[in-house]
Amino acid sequence: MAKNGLPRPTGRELDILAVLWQRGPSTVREVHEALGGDGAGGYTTMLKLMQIMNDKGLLTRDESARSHIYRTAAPERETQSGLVKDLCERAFGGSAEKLVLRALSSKRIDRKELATIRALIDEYERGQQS
Amino acid sequence: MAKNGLPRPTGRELDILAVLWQRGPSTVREVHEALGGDGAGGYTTMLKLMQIMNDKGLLTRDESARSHIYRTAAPERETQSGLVKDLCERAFGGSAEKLVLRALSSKRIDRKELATIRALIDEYERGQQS
DNA sequence: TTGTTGCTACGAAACTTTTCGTATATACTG
DNA sequence: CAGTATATACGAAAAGTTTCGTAGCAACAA
Repeated sequence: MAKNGLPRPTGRELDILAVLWQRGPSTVREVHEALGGDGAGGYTTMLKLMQIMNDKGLLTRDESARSHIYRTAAPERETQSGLVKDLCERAFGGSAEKLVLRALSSKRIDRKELATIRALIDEYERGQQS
Repeated sequence: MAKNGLPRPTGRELDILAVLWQRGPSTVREVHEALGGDGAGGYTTMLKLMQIMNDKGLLTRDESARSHIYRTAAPERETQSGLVKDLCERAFGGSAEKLVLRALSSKRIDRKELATIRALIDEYERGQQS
């Protein structure tokens, strides 16, 4: 099981990843707009950040057009799992249970979501009859 | 509902908070040892960090003895909730459901933990009949 | 007293992350 | 073609985080 050598995204980098997850492959300008234009930093700031992410391997880009098109290098799921695992280790002593507990109580969750989560747990219980 | 003005702890600061959560009020030396002695940075590094956290309001300290005794300024639960909420906003578009889903699948969770989580959900469903 | 140990305080170096200014190139408009 | 708008690239400043060296002070043993 080859673990993924990609570094964890920094704060600003995560903002950019979030935009790409939502919009799909995008240009720097599109990401910049999506983050609120100049309110969230100048255009060249965004450009630089995305270039750095490209260097780090967090993003890839298609340079065939004049405006390069960036996309995430790793699937959303994978990056999110990494982040959750990190937080779990560092702030919850490795206990996913405690983390879930906090997640459930830190935000109002509607019935539909609860049902989804419950279904997931059912699936999990069936999935690992240890 | 006065929101807590405390800043989010940085990476290293979180390490220290984790020790204090586990050990309770401690001296710098105790925290230093708990983090693996010099393996995790020199003693004065730890001291400086905890002084900064004290300045920021993340920790308070009792200076009556020669070795100051530090304790967390906010309850563990509160800080953890803040961190989870942050991650939820930034990496999951605000959906706690998705976060929980990732937490459940990113780590193996045993039956007992699942039962606890399920019980929590039951409680939640009762708790907010909206 | 004198030396040793262990503590805090403080300043600054070392690193990381974020931000921006400027140079340069390419397309488009008139 | 000249002028404008929009790209990328790049260097470096600015800001934030982490690390360490050194100084000074208090406790204590010889």
